[in-house]
Amino acid sequence: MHSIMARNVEFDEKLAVSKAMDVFWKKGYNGASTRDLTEAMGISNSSFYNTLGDKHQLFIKAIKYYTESRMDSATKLLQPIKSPLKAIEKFVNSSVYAITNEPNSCLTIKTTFEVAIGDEAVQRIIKADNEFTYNLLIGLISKAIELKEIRVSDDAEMLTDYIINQFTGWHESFIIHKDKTRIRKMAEFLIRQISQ
Amino acid sequence: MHSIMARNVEFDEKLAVSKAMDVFWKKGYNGASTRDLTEAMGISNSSFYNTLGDKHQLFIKAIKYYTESRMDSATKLLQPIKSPLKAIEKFVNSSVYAITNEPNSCLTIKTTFEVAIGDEAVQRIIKADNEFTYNLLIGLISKAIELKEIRVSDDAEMLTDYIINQFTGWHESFIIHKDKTRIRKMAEFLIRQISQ
DNA sequence: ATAATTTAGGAACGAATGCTCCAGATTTAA
DNA sequence: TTAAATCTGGAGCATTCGTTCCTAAATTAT
Repeated sequence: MHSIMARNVEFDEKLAVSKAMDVFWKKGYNGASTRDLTEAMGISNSSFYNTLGDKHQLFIKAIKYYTESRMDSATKLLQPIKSPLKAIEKFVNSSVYAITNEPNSCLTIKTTFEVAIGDEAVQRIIKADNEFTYNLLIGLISKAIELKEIRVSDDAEMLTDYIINQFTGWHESFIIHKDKTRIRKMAEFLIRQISQ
Repeated sequence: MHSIMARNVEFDEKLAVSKAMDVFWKKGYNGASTRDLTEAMGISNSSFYNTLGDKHQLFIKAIKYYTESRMDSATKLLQPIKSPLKAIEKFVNSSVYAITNEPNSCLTIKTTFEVAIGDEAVQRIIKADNEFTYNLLIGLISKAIELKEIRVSDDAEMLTDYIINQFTGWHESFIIHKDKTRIRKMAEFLIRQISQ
């Protein structure tokens, strides 16, 4: 088709998306303007619309980037399993650390409450993220029940759900009270309740 | 100062604020425009700025209205205490019902994640709401511990916090999965864990 | 260099944003 | 009825919104 070739791209899309993610993370979807976004990404308006699509598509890319990053680190975090219960504990503690130390609260939670109800595409991504964590955790819990490290007679599915849904409340608590020990105490209680 | 008096108002501010609240509830703070709001309230632009202030002040009034309404119904709900544990159970179940049946998820939670981090006035109101529920619940829990209806040896403060923070996660779960039984199972588990 | 191709800069679009202002309608007390 | 005081409809303010478009610069193979 073309005998003479020209400039074959490369601006770093991954980097740009991650910069955009920071803006959405801080200001929310509706609170972030396209000017905020292009400024943070360091690209011009035309480059933005040529390469990333539009605001909504960029947001999709941003939360995908966010969830994929989390999946990576969660997978790494839970790799070396001595005892499944210890792994669960580690997971809970790392969540507590993130909640009480990161400047913004979890982007997927923020997004869930801001736009997920009316935005199917967003909802699918968040659901997938949720199910990834679920699948990661249910393996550990099943094994922990098997090994009688966990005392509960209840089904593993429910227990997995139960643990995952703690984190959201802890995020809210930390926004309101900014009190680390409150979160830690709840986490300790959770582990104690679960443990044999 | 004025010997001849004129028209002394009345338009129904409470009603107007409650209409505005519905808009904020559905669209969020940043997602709601002043035209959305005046249209829903059925008042003109000038009436809006003369009587309600501006968008932010209206939002403050709206979430105040929301939290005050909830305080009323929570107080009524927890009035007839046969056993404190039963009262707690009732409170949890009514929360589950609200989560799984109302069209929008809790306005204070949405607001917490959308704007509370950067808005002190909003944060104060949400914190007050949270502490109201806290004070309502800790009385019941203390009494339940006293009467040995609750098995836990832990302090009542932590346990109150723990219970309150369940609801946020359940809201998120319901947005993502729209599965009532999932929420009910977690609620049942919570009660079972607490009960003697 | 030349031509092909893709980037980026920046002006500017129409629409929507939060908000103001004023003329006129409405209600009050005298 | 009259005049003072208050309320309201609606035009319209400046700004920002998301988005488009055109031109010029940059990079490539020939």
